[in-house]
Amino acid sequence: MKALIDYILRFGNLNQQQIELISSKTRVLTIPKDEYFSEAGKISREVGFIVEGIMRVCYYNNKGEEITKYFIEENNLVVDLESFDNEICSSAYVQAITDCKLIVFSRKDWLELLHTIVGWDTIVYKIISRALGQKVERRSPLVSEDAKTRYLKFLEIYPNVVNRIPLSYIASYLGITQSSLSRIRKNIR
Amino acid sequence: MKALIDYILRFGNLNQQQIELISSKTRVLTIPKDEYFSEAGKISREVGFIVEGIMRVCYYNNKGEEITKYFIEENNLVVDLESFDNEICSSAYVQAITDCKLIVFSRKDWLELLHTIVGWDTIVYKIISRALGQKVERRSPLVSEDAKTRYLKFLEIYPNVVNRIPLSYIASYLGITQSSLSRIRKNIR
DNA sequence: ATCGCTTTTTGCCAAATGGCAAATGGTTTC
DNA sequence: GAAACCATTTGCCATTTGGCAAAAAGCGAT
Repeated sequence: MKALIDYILRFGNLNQQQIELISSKTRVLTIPKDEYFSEAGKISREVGFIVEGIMRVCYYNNKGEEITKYFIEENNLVVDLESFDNEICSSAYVQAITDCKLIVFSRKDWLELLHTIVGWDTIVYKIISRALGQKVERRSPLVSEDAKTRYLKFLEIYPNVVNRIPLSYIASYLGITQSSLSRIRKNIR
Repeated sequence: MKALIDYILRFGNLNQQQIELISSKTRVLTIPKDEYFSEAGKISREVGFIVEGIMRVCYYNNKGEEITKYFIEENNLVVDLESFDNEICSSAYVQAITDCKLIVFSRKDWLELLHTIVGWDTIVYKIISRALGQKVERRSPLVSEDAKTRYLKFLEIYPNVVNRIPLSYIASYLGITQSSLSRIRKNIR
C-alpha cells in the first residue's frame, strides 16, 4: 500500500485524511499468470495498481495475429481507459504475464473519490497523461526502426522484463516474428 | 477564434467572463509552409491552436533519418509538451507543412490562466490526455503491420491530408521508404 | 531419469522492403 | 516556351524478414 501512496504523492499533495480515504477504498487482487485483469468484449470496471508482477495489453488485429500493445510493470496503474471511462466494451485484453498482485479500486469507489477529494482529479489526469506520454515515446519509435534496433530499444526500456516473459510476447510487441527475434538475439551476443 | 472556444468547451464548461479572459491572451500567428513552430535544441514557449493548415512533428533518429512522428490537423492544439512543461530543450521539430494560421498563447499567459481560472487545469489535462491517447491509437498499430496495411491505415486516419503534403513525409511517418510507398500506391488503385 | 508439454532455435526458401541511380513528371521562374 | 528545380516513379539487385516445419532445449510432473 505504501508503494501506491508514494506513487500518488509524486503527482500531487494530499493530506493524511485524504490518503486514508483513498486507502479505505482499495482491495488486494491476485491474478495468476496468464489470467486476465480485463477482457475484450467486456466492460472494464476496475482501476488497478501493480504491486508485483508484469502485465501486458494485447489485442488481435485484422489478420488474427495477437499483438502485444504494451507491457506494464510494477508500480504502475493499469486500466483500460476507454472502456472504464465510457462503460463500453473493451477491444483489448489485459493479461497477467507473471503472477500478479494488484491493489484495485472499483469503478464506483473511484468515481466517488473523484467527487470527494479536491484535487484528486488533477492528480489522476497527471498520472494518465504521463502514462500515455510514455506509451507514445516507447512504442512509436519502433515504427521507423529495423528489427534489430527495435529489440535493442526494447532492452533499454524494459531491462527487467526480458527474462521473465515469453519470447513470443516480445516479438509481437516489436512487430516481428518470433523466429526473427530468435535469430536477432543470437547475433547480438 | 470561435473554433478555439468551441474546441475548449467540448472538454468542460466556462462562463462568458472566463472565455473572454482566455481570448484576451491570444494572438494570431501565421507560419509559412516549411517554417518551424518550434525547433529541436530550443525551448518551446508557446501553445498553439491550428486554425488553418497542417503541421507535423519530426525528429532525426540515430541513423540521421528524418522521422515524422505525427501530423497535426486543423482544430487541434500543438505544443511540444515535454519542452514547454519543463523548460528544457526540445528534441523535435514542429513544422508547418502547409501555410498555417495559429492562435497562440505565450507560456507566461498560459500559466497565468492555469492559476486564474478554476477548472482550466482540468480542461487542459483532458485535452492533453485525449491528444496523447489519439497518438497512441494512431501510430502504435503501425508497428505490427506490413507496409501496405500501414498506408491504408494512414488513409483512414488522415483522409484529408494525403493530397496536401509530400509523399516523403508520409513515408517517414509510416516507417517505410519513399520508393516503397510509391510502389504500394501504384498497386492499390 | 523419463515422459509429455511448451518454448525457442534452426534450416530452407519465398516474399517484402531497402538502396541507389536514372527517368519521368510537375511546377515555378524568367 | 525553355530552363531549373523539386517530387515522384521505376528498374535493378541486395538485404531483411516472413512462413513453415522440424529439431533442440527447457521445464514440470511422475
